[in-house]
Amino acid sequence: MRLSDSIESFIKTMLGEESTEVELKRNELAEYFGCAPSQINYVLATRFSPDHGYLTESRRGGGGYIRIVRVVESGPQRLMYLLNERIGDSLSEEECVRLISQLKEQRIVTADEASLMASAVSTRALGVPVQESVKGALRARMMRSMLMSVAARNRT
Amino acid sequence: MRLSDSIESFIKTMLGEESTEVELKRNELAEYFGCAPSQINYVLATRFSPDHGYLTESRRGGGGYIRIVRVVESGPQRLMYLLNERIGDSLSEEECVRLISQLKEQRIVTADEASLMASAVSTRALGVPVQESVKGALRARMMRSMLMSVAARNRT
DNA sequence: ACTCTATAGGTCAAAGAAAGTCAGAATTTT
DNA sequence: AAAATTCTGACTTTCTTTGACCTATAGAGT
Repeated sequence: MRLSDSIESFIKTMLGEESTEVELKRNELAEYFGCAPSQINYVLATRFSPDHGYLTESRRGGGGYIRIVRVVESGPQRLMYLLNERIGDSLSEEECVRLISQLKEQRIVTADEASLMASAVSTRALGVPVQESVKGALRARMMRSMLMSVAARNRT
Repeated sequence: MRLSDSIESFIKTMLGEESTEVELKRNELAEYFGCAPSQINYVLATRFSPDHGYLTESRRGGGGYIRIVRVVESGPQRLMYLLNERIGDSLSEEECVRLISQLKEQRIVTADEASLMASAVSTRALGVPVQESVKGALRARMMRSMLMSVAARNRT
């Protein structure tokens, strides 16, 4: 297993199901895993970004720390944020996958729905001869369209 | 016997009857067969493509892997028909809507999933400046991709 | 207050690890 | 012999890990 993955799951275990916030010491964690301290930053950047549903803040110097906060938004709030702010004119496949798996983790869509969405924006699906910029625009539009469909649910 | 055939059956043996998913290391497999690593890609492309009923995903870099998922073999008849015969190179929005509502009526997908699929292939989503013929191709690919995702459900 | 210093975290580029691509050579089929 | 298929190798891209250097903060000493 990758070091980054171990660190990721270690942090997620620290967070657990209930607590929404965890504070850690970069150097201690690095020491614990026997790796370079900057490795921790790499993990934060690639697995605890806002797109992944986390915010991080930190402090340097004596008594420094890194705090990781899991974003807890209601489904509708999250959808509005994605529709109005996060999705712009273009999205890469990776961005879509990240956003979709976020929706799944926050139980806004089911696992089946998530993989349906992911397969719609996949390279496989978009494998037609058009410019990459057009594909980016297409993904953004598809995501918006699909999220609107999700948002329109259970309006009785 | 051809090398490609050996590799193919080796992988199929790994998959076995029960498991529908297998993960492997490209370099290790190539080493085992004493061939160039890219040979593995050739086998995947010619024998484990979506048309053959398989999905593959992979990751590069340290700790990289290739995962192969078998999707087809006993899924609902309807799904097989759609994947292999009904969906060609191009679909109109109306055709998509019709197919999707049939899937819903046959309880192959839920109502929520159906509207998700419909919104993905909608005019709203495809409102980018490309030729109509390209949109048709796109819809066909998207439908095929999404149906593969449906077909890949409840395995392992 | 002001400066110094020890303590922590941040950045970035480069090295390492593994998979992807593609043109062309080799082989098999027709 | 021509066409199709299979294989290889050089080059590319992506992801991970490390290390050297940079910056911020708290606290001690003046």
